[in-house]
Amino acid sequence: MRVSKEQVAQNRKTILDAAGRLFRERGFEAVTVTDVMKAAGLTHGGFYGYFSSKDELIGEAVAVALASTRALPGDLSTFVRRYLSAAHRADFARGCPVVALASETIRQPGAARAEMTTGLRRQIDEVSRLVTGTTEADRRRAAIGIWATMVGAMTLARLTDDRKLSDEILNEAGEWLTVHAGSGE
Amino acid sequence: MRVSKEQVAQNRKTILDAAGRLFRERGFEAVTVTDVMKAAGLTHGGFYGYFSSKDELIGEAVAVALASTRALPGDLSTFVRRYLSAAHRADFARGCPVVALASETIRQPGAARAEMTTGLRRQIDEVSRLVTGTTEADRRRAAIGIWATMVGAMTLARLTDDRKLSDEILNEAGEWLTVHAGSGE
DNA sequence: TGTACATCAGTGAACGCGCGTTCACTGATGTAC
DNA sequence: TGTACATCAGTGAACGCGCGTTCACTGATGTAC
Repeated sequence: MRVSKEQVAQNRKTILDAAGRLFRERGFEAVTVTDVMKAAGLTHGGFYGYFSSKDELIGEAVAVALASTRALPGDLSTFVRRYLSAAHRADFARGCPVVALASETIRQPGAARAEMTTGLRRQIDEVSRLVTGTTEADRRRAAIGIWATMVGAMTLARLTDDRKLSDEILNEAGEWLTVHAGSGE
Repeated sequence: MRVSKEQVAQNRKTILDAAGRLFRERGFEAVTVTDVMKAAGLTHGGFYGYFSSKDELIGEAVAVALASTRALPGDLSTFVRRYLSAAHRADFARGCPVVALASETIRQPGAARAEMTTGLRRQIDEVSRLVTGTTEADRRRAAIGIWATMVGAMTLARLTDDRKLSDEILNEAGEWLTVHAGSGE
């Protein structure tokens, strides 16, 4: 059942997209090659026509997931509010890949970590454009601090099984950032 | 080969200790029951005399790992410096269980998440005692913000494969916290 | 305190099972004339 | 443009393998007298 070149290109995108969603939902190890191919509307046997291994898929899927996060809003407070929202907390599949996959990616072979590094650099640069500060170094420091706080707060909010505590973490971290952020130094 | 009651109690502790270290190093899924028992100097068959399942072990090991983290130092800056150190970044086995296991624990059955919640509450309380602030609410907010920043910064520092970027994240997040922290509001 | 027996912690082979990966096969697509 | 053949994307059965878990057995510990 050979398919057209266009269909092949489309299938590759569909596979990477499905993998990105499933990995964020369930983690790399819990998602099987069969799961990914089924989600893409194919059977597992065809997988190795697209990727040489599951690890290769993981690397590429991380890259795609990081690249497909929508552009940051123009102001910091909107970004913080949106990121630290209950909607984002619940939306693993389309949410921040760093929060969803960080502690698993650390043990992953090179490719996935390299992609995360690229994404991290980009994110620090983009956040630094949203903060005020006298010097470039001040803005970069603030961007690192703010981004670390956001990743940490969402991680903790998802970690706890207590809804009230989770809400409190998101709200208070957001408040705390709003008060401290943008001050650069 | 029956062993004494004292030996049984000791073995249980040894198993939980080994599990706590191995899980933090390699993650829950990558560590097998055989690995844990071997690290405790036993064979895998005996495992089910101590725990009814691997999931039960995970829950108890998380509790032990969280409880065995040493007491916070008396002042915030020492705590921040120690936590955001290169030594902690490298020491998965004895380091912070939250950073090592967060994104995996989120997908874990109830017990592990409940233990993490208990640990999180305790940590927020302890950090809030280290910060200055007019009201209790101010101190609690600062504690949440600071703890989120520390967890996030260590997560990002371990995530990247670029040593310089990793060092920068630890240092700048520490600086940023030192400037902002303790101000309560 | 000694002795005989019951208990049960630990051992290691064995069990299903599901995983990543391979492969012979199918049939639609692409190509040479 | 049509026709004949080569290509190769997709299928699904099958493969090793390692996992969590079970179980018959062993022999030291604990206990009753």
